[in-house]
Amino acid sequence: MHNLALVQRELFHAGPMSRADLARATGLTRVTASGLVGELIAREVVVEQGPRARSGPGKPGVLVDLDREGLQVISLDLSGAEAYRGAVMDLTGTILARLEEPRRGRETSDQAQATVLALARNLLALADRRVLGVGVGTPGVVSDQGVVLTAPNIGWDGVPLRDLLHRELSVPVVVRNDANAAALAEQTLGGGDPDMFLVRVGRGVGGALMIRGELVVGRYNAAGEIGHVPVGEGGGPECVCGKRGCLESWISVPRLGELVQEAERAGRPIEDVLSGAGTKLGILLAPIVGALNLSDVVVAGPRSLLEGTFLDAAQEALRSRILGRFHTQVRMRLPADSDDIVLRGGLVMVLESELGVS
Amino acid sequence: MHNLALVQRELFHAGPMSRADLARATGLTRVTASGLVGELIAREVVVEQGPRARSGPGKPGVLVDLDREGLQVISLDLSGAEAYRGAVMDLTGTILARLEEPRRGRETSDQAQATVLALARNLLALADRRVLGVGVGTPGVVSDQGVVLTAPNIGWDGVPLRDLLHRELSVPVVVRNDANAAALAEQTLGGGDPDMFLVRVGRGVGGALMIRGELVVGRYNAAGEIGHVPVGEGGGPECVCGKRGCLESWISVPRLGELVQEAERAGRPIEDVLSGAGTKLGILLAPIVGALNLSDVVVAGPRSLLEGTFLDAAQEALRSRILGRFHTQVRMRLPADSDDIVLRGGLVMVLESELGVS
DNA sequence: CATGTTTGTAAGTATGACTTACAAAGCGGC
DNA sequence: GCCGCTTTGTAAGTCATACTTACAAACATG
Repeated sequence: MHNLALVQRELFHAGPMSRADLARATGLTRVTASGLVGELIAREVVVEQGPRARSGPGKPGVLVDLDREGLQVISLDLSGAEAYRGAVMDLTGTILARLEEPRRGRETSDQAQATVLALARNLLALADRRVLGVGVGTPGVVSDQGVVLTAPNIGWDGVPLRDLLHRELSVPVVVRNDANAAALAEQTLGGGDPDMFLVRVGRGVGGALMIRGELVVGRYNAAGEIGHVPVGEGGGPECVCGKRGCLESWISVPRLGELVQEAERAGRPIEDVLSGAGTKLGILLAPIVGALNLSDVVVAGPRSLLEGTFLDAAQEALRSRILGRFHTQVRMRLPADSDDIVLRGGLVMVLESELGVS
Repeated sequence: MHNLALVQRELFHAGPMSRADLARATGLTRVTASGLVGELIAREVVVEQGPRARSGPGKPGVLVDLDREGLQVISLDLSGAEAYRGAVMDLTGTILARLEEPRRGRETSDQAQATVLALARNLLALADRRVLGVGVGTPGVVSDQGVVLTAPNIGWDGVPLRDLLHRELSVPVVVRNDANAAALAEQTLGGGDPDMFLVRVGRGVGGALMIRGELVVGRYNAAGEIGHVPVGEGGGPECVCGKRGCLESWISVPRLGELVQEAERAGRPIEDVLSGAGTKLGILLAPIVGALNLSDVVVAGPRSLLEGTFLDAAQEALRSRILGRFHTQVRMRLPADSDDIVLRGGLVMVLESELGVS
């Protein structure tokens, strides 16, 4: 069981190879690897791709690989302000179909659940291959049982979303916080460092932390929630949460929009605004990056706002606070591929839970 | 192999029990548990303690337990300013013998190594039972291979301490940073939360982080090193590292001593000083505790300085910055047992590496 | 075309845990 | 005091998984 996952993981990351290659890569014997591949072929997860182009001496091997185009995954991103979005994807990450369900203002919790369920159902109907599972990235705090403990934006409070969808759809379902989904996507598909912090800048500000390739969930499933931690010693604009100077009150997209508009009206350079906001992010991140000795910080959000001035200022503020006697280096960057990062995270979630790929 | 460690872990934490109890506690069958116990008895790690006082119906079981007093561990604490300290301990954590080697001012790296080796040798000679291994807590940054990458206080730079001691002493050796050792002690012997941050306030300020019961080491083995992260937006006293307002420049023991003396001379209340310093710590910890969603923060250091005002102020500053929409609670506290916390950490390190106990 | 290399699988072995079965040792009710 | 019931610890056999050994098939090279 454990070694089946090992083989799947190796295939996922290294691509098509022969059974003998697989044995060398995993450290198993050729016999064992061959047996495991047989089992996976029987499960219709792995397929043979014909003989390898002959290269050296010896019998050419038969390439095997995950059935990347013969298996599909449904992915949902519930973090959008205007709509719930979803897609049918194959294991390559290619989006084969998209659907959206607009969010009606002032939906009840039950209405939102029904809308999400309908979206998932419609996507499932669009899938034309075997569906491995459904991966959902939602705003809010999610338990490891897939219960949305609290999601103010959607009006959810203790909604057992995973069990609900699983009961209605009869396929495996994984539910996680949207920032966690994004971090998984960046880690597994984007080649992030095994130790990584990802900041998601949107209507709100959230984050996700990966250590040694695994998500950190925290004591109350709220790890990564840095939006409402005040920057520095205090002071600053009042935040919706009642405190002053929370990170979110400095760098959320709506807030940055306001500040940019103000600057434009007053004829001041926009760079000053973006640079100031980036600095706030760097200040807040410094203790985290220092305490965890991180080397990779990803900032996911609107590229037009974040790329350049904002990110440079954040990185400068962070580095100047971290640099010290330890040969520590840290880079701040945008995601390798920021399009549909939460949807791709949903794919990774299913791969992780169904195939043990991570 | 894996289940042997499982049995040892269960015995360590739950104490003497019968083979049948062990089976129920571990989820293994009685047959398997019995076989594993037999193996451990053959290895002279576990001993029978005679029949249990008859309680209910049925044949009374025979109690088995780790041979807590028949196995010993050597522990070294190299973090002292005036001396290297060491002890012979049994598995209960009882200190059976102590030794110290004074630090001569301006030792060379080689001299320090020789002193530490001699200390370990002398302790080993004092042990009168089988020695499981040597656990060393040292200041500085330590690789997972037991190489002290950099320890300015001792003048070490890339010293392969583990291999050195292992070669000379012929017993298993584990080397870790002193704060990490303290965190392991608190976690395993003091009943800390599986997610925990420990701050060590001494001549310098260090820290250690445990997530899901495991130490976080970070990308460059420097996780926990928060002493030289500036508090807040900057400003404050100049630090030895060249930056301004580093945590260490606010709350190190020497610095607190200075501040207290100043206050006494000026006739100001000492509480103000301690409260201000505690607040700095709370401010720095807020992003860390928020991002990791921690619920347990331990502050290890001189009780007379930290207990009361300092800790209360730190906790107040931390809580006021963290509190939010998530049902998150966090407590700051002193260690359950602050005496010899690094030495007890050395014991845990050996237990972890030799018996898989954690 | 003989030789050496590499692949994939068949057959047997070793390990570790599981299920089933049973003797030994206690308690309680009669 | 004895019979039935419960619990403990172990013996014997089964099952799953990976390993070692051995071999036929397919290819490159001289």
